[in-house]
Amino acid sequence: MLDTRPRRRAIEDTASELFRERGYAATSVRDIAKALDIQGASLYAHVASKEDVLWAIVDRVATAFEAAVAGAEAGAGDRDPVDRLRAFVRAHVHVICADPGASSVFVHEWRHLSDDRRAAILERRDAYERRLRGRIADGIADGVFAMVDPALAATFLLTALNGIPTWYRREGHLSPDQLADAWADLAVRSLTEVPL
Amino acid sequence: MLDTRPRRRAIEDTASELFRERGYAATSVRDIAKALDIQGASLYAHVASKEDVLWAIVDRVATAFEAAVAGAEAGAGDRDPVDRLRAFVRAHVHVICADPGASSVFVHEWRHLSDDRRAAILERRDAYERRLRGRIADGIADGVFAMVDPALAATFLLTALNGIPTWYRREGHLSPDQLADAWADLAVRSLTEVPL
DNA sequence: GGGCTTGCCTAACGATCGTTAGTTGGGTAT
DNA sequence: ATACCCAACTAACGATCGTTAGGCAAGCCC
Repeated sequence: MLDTRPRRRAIEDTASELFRERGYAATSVRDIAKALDIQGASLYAHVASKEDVLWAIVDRVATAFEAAVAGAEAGAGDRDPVDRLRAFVRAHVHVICADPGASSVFVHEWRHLSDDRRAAILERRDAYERRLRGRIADGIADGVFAMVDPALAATFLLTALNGIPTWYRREGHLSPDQLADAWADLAVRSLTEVPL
Repeated sequence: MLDTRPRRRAIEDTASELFRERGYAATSVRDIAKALDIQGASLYAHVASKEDVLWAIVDRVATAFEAAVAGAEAGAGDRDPVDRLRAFVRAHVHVICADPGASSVFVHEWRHLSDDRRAAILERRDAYERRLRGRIADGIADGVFAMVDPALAATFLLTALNGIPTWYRREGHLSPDQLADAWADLAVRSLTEVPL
């Protein structure tokens, strides 16, 4: 079967998988090229630099996260805080499952970006975290969530979410929907006070 | 003030911090040496190889985790499942907080170990995860935890725990005890069924 | 005081790194 | 048929990698 992806995208996908397995610094340009059955130098007909490939991956995943939760909030914005948090978590998990390799790179390899790009990504991550913090604060104000520090709880949930790409495999027996449901259940319960 | 640590341990501590910040592959032997104000080649009077330093760190942290939860289980073994899970989580968090740099290396850099060492570490991680799974299964059998898949729940908790060293800083305003309490609360609640 | 150990030094090794330059062959458009 | 472009090639660059070899000065043991 013939690969209809633009060459540039095939390079990014191959690089994602290698960056996830070995890390950005431990993956050479020649490694990426070899996986595509071409010479290392031939890559430079398609990309400006190794860091450019990293940036393309990180930027694409960041945009996917932003779009996914924006869509989730648009779809559940009028519902109660529990449903809105569930929608947030489910959207996040589905982005990860759609491309675990790229998501892993987004989570772990952004420190190898240039200063400007790293700063830009950190700012977008912060905005994302603030958004989640808002959903948690809503639930607390509403009385359905326990009195936790929203910042700490958001860190807990993001930590539990961001770790997924390090172990999730698409070939496994766990479907994206099952995983999204399970994580949403665990997330909501972790914030829900259990009465005595 | 004079550094009373054996030179070898000072090297490992410095390497831990650099490995955490930049990753193992992106940290050169000369980087480690420069942080200690000596020449790169001088390190080899104290260590056999770069990978040896990585192994020393990873092995030490693995042992610390094993010892900590063994101690926790010895201290709470006769209590109810909720207390035992709390003790497990708290012990884990305290090991991380005692040395976040080394813990981060343990979590993220083990793939750069040689084949034998990597296999050995993965086996110890598996045993650790099975232990946690047992605590969860106990609580389910006891009726205090919701009917979740123990394997999936253990993965959730370990994901939430293993992500801590990537953001926790000892200089921050969050004490190890506060963090351990918060994570134990969130962990227990995430497994506790909320009645309708 | 002679010998040993410790802790560092300088110099250099072969390998590999990211990247540039110049070229070639096959497909497409004119 | 001619001109062009695209995707790949080979060859090489300077830098940096982990590591080895050999030496030198200070402190301790007998």
